[in-house]
Amino acid sequence: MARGKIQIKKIENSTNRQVTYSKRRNGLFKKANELTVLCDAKVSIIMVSCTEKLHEYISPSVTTKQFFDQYQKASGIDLWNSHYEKMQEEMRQLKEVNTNLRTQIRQRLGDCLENVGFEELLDLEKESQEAVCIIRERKLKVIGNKLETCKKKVRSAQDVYKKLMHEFDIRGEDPQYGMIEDAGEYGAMYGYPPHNIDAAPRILTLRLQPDHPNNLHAAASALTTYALLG
Amino acid sequence: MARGKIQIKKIENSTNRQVTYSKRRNGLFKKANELTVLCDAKVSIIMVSCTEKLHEYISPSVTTKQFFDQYQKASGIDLWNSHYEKMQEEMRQLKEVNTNLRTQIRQRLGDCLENVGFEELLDLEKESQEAVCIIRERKLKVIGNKLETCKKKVRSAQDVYKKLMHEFDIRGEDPQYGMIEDAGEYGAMYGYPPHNIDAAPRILTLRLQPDHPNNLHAAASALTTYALLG
DNA sequence: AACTATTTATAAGA
DNA sequence: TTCTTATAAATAGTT
Repeated sequence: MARGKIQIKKIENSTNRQVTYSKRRNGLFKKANELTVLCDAKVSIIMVSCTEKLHEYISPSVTTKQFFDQYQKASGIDLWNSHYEKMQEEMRQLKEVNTNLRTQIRQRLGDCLENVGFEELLDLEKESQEAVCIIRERKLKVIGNKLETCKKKVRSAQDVYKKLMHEFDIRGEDPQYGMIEDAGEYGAMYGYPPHNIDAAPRILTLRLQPDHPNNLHAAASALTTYALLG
Repeated sequence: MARGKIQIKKIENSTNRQVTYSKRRNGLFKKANELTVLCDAKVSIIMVSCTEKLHEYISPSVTTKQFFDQYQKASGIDLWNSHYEKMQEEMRQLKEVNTNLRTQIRQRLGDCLENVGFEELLDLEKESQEAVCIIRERKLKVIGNKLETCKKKVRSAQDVYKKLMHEFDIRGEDPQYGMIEDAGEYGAMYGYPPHNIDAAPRILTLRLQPDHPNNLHAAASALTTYALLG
């Protein structure tokens, strides 16, 4: 198209052919890009030279994969689509189920009750009330377990205490442990003899770790530590 | 490229854009074909217009499928598999979310509380109890609404009754309507004068539709129908 | 890769 | 849409 017209037929000189391929490829891609911009279109060009080199133009904002999908949909040729669509359908259903489950939870929390029928409302109330009872029972059971664990810890703490007392008796008096007698008096004063597992640890804690926050957990763990050390 | 230079940017006039798309598409395909012939290359062009129409150029002697295969081989990217795996991952996540939601619901129903921590248990109890309250309130509101509707129906039934009584008084006695006096006695006997909207419909129903199931809804609807016919 | 004569593509108008 | 045509752009052949 310049310096002489050419016939549109294969260029026999391989160097010329290569050069022309390169030039025209660029021209083609440039045109494709102009088309993309001017007309808001999407273009995919894939070309393979006679030396089997592959070159590609693809409009910004799309992927070759999308072209593949679109082409298959339009052409009706399909290897993968049936599977793909099945997956998409499955996914759609999963999402739907998901939404329903979320709605159910919201309703069980007392939200979105406007569109719930009367019968359903009665069921919901019944179920929820039953659930509250079960949850409450479970809570009590857990509390019971915690209590049991605490008791065990306290008991082991008491053992430590007794051992210490025993050691003390054997060793005779030591000014460092001068407060033990007082502790014993506390116990007696409040009607909590050493075998009373519920209140004893408070006293032990006061004595062994006077600066520690005086709650049940702290007491138990402090005592456990002590027992391990002993 | 003629009759004036243009800027390469989206053509806003949609008709012009369409025309340009068509012209330049032909130009592009022509160039592609020349390239194919001149350089013994293989070219695939797929384009999608902004109106989602698909056009394709493909060098003779190849298929689009071959292009995609070749493209995938050359690029080393398995377009299908990567996409497929992404979908599977998404699906897996959806299923997981789903399972979690189901677990949540079961826990809210009082099932599967074994592995729920103590704090969570307390929250659960609180939420459930609140939900029960909200649901109960909603129930009461729905009942209230139903009651209101019933009252209206009953009132209209009473109007029918009164009109019938009036007609009866005017026409004088007719053996077919011989039970009306009895009905009046029933009403008096149970302390339900005709203006008592809550109990009157039962009696009316007994009288007008002796074989009908004697519930509030049936009574109201039967009477409504009657009122429409009258 | 750069140049440039010439062909080709195409924007605007009919 | 298609045709026309003045003009812009592409490019074949050359350096």
